[in-house]
Formats: sequence, structure tokens, C-alpha cells
Amino acid sequence: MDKFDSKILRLLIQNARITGADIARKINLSLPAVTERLRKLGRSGIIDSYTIRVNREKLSLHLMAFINIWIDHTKNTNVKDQITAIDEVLECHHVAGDYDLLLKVLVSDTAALENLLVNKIKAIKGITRTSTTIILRSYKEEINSKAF
Amino acid sequence: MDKFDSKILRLLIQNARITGADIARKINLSLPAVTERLRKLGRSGIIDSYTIRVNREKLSLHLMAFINIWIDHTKNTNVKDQITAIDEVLECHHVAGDYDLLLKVLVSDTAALENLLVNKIKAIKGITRTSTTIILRSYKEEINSKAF
DNA sequence: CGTGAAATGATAGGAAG
DNA sequence: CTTCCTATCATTTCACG
Repeated sequence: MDKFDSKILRLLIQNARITGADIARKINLSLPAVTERLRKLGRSGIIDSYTIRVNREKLSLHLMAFINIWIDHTKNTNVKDQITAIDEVLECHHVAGDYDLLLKVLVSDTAALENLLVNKIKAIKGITRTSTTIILRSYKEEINSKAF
Repeated sequence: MDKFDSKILRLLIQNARITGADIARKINLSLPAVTERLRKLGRSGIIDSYTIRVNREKLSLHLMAFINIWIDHTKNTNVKDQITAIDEVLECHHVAGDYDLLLKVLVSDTAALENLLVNKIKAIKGITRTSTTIILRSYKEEINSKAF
């Protein structure tokens, strides 16, 4: 991971569909050199995968929320597997704190949120309590760290 | 957004560097048809941008945390602009709840977290209180919703 | 690093729902 | 009117020397 690799990663984060030739031009390296570096970055696992960002508003997914979950650990059910299988759950983190799991969920509206909570999340055995925080607005939502 | 567009989006989420020809083969459409749909998805704004997912472990960014922030609104400083400018801040959400802002941050270790809190976040005028929750492990971390 | 074969992408013209 | 296809041409990618 030298300076060139960092630059390549930054360019890819801005637009993963950029061509190798374009990268070569921008960082002043020959195309074969860039191709080789891309292969290495892929093989080394630094590049996890290529994806797109979809506009959630345009897909009518307007409501995002965080849900804290308390788990009764005496009931040894695998809550996390059931949680992560839910489509609306974007993230599921095990945290060190008052509660056990923190979810980020994305739904179309409050009705869908209610349905998610009542029929999907609270239906899972072992969950003793939940607490939901609605997101009013997201000022920043990065996929990747720029800190490299 | 018909069935074909949905399929194209799914394929792109799996690998944004997939070629148009490959998409055409997989969904049984000609290449020009796929090209035209990609253009439309871009123009309509459903595709926000193309990016990569980088492996944070490989970049030695091991520590993720959520930080709740309370703001004194009588001091009319634009806290959010200063917060979102910080590289380590991956997300910044304005929430409806006890506190005002919820941040997701990514750093290398606890020393970096301390530095972030003391020198960058708490240095911002208008922030009255913070509360940090360390993420032990992430079971799921999706960029995009699969719910379309 | 350059070169050429192979794959990919863009475009035009035309047909069908 | 929109969406699709075939065919052709320009461009990019990739592997080899």
C-alpha cells in the first residue's frame, strides 16, 4: 500500500466504474502498471468488492432508524442469525454497552417500521426489549473511510 | 424501474465492475438495451454513484464506535458542518431522541479514538456532552438495501 | 513499457409490441 | 412512442514479448 495504491483506492471510491486508462492518466502511471496494481489490491483483499450506491429516496425508502436490542442470554437462541437475515436490517453490530445489539434499519414509512418491529424483530425469542430512534436527516453517510 | 432494472441493480451491487455484456448475458437482453437502461438509471438518480468496499482490517482500521452528541442550540454554531468534515466520521445522523446527533466513526485503535474525541469532536463549540459506544463486532453491514 | 489480439462499448437503422 | 434487436465501428482491456 504505497502512495499510488492510496490514490487508486480514492479514485475507485469516487467512481468504481472508472477505467484503468483513466486511472493511469490521473496518477501518471502506465496502464499495465495500474492493471497490475488493481489485481494486487484485489488479491490482497484490500478491495473487498465493487458496488453501487443506490438513492434510497428514489426507491421510496424514506425512513431510517436505529434500534437498540436487549437480549436475554439465558435463552440460548441465535438472535443474530435471525436478525441479520431480515432484509430491512442494513447493519447489525454487537456493542459494548447498556444494550447488546444495535441495528440500522431502512423502511418505506412508519407503517413498515411498525411491521418490522412487531412481526419480525419482536417475534424473535430471546429479545427482551427494544428501543427505536428515528433518523430525521443524514448529514453524512460514507461507505468507506477516507482515512488512509 | 421494472423487473430488468431491479435485476441490473442487484448485479451491480454484487459487483459494480461487471461489464454491460455480462449483464446482458445474465438477464437475457442485448447489450444496447442494457447500456440504455444503465444510462437511464444514472440519469434518474437511482444509481447515486459507483464505489468500492475496502477491507478496513487490512487498512488497520480496527475500531468502530457510535458517538451520541448533545448540542446546546442556544449557541448557534454549525456543529454539523464541522462534524462532517472530520475524516474519521463515517456517518452523521440527526435523530429524534434524547440526544441530537449520532455518529459512526472508524479509527485504528483506542488512542486514535481518544484523540478524535478530545481534540476534534469536543473541540467544537456548541457540543455539551458526548457518549461513546464501542462496537465489538459487526454481524452485518450493508451498503444498500436489498428491499427493492 | 509498448504492441496486437480479444473483449467491450457506442451508435445507427429497422422491427415489433 | 417506447423498447428491443442485429450489425458495424471505435475504444478499451489484457497478455505477451
